[in-house]
Amino acid sequence: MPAGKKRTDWRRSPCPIACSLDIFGDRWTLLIVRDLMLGRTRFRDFSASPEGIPTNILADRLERLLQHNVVEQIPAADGTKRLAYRLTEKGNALRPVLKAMRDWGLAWDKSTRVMLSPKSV
Amino acid sequence: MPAGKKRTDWRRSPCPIACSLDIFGDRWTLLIVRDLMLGRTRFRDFSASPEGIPTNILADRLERLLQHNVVEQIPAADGTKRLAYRLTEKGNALRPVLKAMRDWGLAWDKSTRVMLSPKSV
DNA sequence: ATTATTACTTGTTAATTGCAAGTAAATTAG
DNA sequence: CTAATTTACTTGCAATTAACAAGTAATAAT
Repeated sequence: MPAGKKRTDWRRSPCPIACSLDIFGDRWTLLIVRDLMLGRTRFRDFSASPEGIPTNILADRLERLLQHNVVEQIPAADGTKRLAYRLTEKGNALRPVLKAMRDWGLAWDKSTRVMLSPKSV
Repeated sequence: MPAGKKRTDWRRSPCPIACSLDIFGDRWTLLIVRDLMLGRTRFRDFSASPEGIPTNILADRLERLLQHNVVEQIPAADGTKRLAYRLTEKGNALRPVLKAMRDWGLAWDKSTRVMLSPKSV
């Protein structure tokens, strides 16, 4: 199977948690969503995040998020012909998930800290 | 590196979300946590869940959850010498994360449905 | 026109996953 | 008590996925 073309037409169970995990159950996807919530919009922005996501994984995850209508492409804000990404309504609805995870991390891992900008996750 | 002994002494960033994902950022771990929240306590219970987690993955994830103090072992309730698992306070604190994920799944994937028991996630 | 940046893709190696089978200890059946 | 069964894993292995490095085509800047 070609890279980034993982099948999404099959589910392990009707459980909403299991189905959610089939979309973003990995170590990278929600970091991209986090970045989008922080106002980052472009490939290079996600690539520049401190966790250092490999570019092939980033491309793969963006494709998956597009296919699941969690993100969409828009013209870049700088007037160039390049594209940017933004969260759809479905993607924005992940905010409580990210918030709960952030709260849990902050509460139970004292070495973590928020390093967040305006739109606060 | 031996199975189940993934290094946990290093973090990608101080972000609480990234650190949370280093613990449960995969397709299976939160399903075990879900099962624990539903009152399931033993290896065979997790193994019997509809998603069908492979036993080697299950053993690996339980070990990881133990090391991160998300779950702990207790004597089995049936009086035998076998062990069971239960969530620690830290593990129980994941309830809002699971709830947010369940709500999101239910809201945006119409083919999902809750199939939950008493303690409702 | 030349150089640099962007947004990826490709190749290669390392690690992880999933399936099947195996195992040792504990429990149950006879 | 002995034998069969169940439990809670472990092991082997093929297949998938991840990580790192390098490459590339299309803009964009100088």
